[in-house]
Amino acid sequence: MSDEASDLQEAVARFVRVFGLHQPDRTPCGTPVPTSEAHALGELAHEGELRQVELVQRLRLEKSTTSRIVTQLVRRGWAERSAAPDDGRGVLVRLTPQGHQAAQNLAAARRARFGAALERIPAGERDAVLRALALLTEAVDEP
Amino acid sequence: MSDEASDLQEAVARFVRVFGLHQPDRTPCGTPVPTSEAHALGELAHEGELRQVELVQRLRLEKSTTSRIVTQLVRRGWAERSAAPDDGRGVLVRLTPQGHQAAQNLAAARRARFGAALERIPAGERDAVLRALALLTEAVDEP
DNA sequence: GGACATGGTTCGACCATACAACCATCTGGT
DNA sequence: ACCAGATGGTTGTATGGTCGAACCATGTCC
Repeated sequence: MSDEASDLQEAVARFVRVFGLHQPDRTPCGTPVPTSEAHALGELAHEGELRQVELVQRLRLEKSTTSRIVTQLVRRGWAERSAAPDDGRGVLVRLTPQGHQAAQNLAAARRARFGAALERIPAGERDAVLRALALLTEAVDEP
Repeated sequence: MSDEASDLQEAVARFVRVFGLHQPDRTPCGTPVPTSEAHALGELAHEGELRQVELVQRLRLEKSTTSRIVTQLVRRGWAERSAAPDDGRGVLVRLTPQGHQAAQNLAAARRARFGAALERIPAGERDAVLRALALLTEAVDEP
């Protein structure tokens, strides 16, 4: 009595636990940075600077939550807020040099963890795993 | 400059956000049950009853956290604690009839969400996605 | 210019986790 | 039989996390 939906649900649940996605105060890759800040840092490092509202959309969080995260980043000296040039309401968030450094450290830690995981996956399967994950993300995304 | 480890990391990050794994007080499938309780409920429903220490291992949480979760379940009338028959220290956690009912409701919600997702995945790929997820979980598991 | 939408901040309520201290019980060695 | 150490649980403390509502400023559209 195990349809595919149940199997998928169970697989996701196991992944979440095994990968340690529970811990809010530590990235699954071991760095002592809160996960939400790590997500934001990743996006900012990718783009250099971002409107706060852009961050809201990418992180899929409420604007209140995003505001608080940005405040944390600023407090750490990793980001700066400035007025958006084209919209008096908006806020532009930009990474500081230390922020870029922190992002690089995080990226290195991630690469270490995921690199090790990849090595435990048969080389021929790696592409398939990546594609499958993307496919699943797409499918699970709500309209 | 995009190695596979980075791609994988990004894919996981996107999945986490898109699937809404952030929300602690709501299951990603829409039911108003805290996610940690949902995990515990799932394991208990699967086994009927479980030693609390078993739950610790399956959920990959600290014993203190697990203890609190069980207390919540008890408070909701979904589980009962009793002394373990073979070990004076141990606690046996058993689902009540209402607990089983709650577990079934959760399972139905999950099935709805994951079933819909599966339908958006080409039929020929579904097995591959499941296998890939299992493979990834295995690979990401720390020794 | 007034109604409504959009971008942000702050506040309150709730949930999640770990670690340490503490207690009870079990186990193994002497 | 006894004591030391391991194991199972509970409670307290400190962090971190998310949302939704209330409130303000600025933009937009008619």
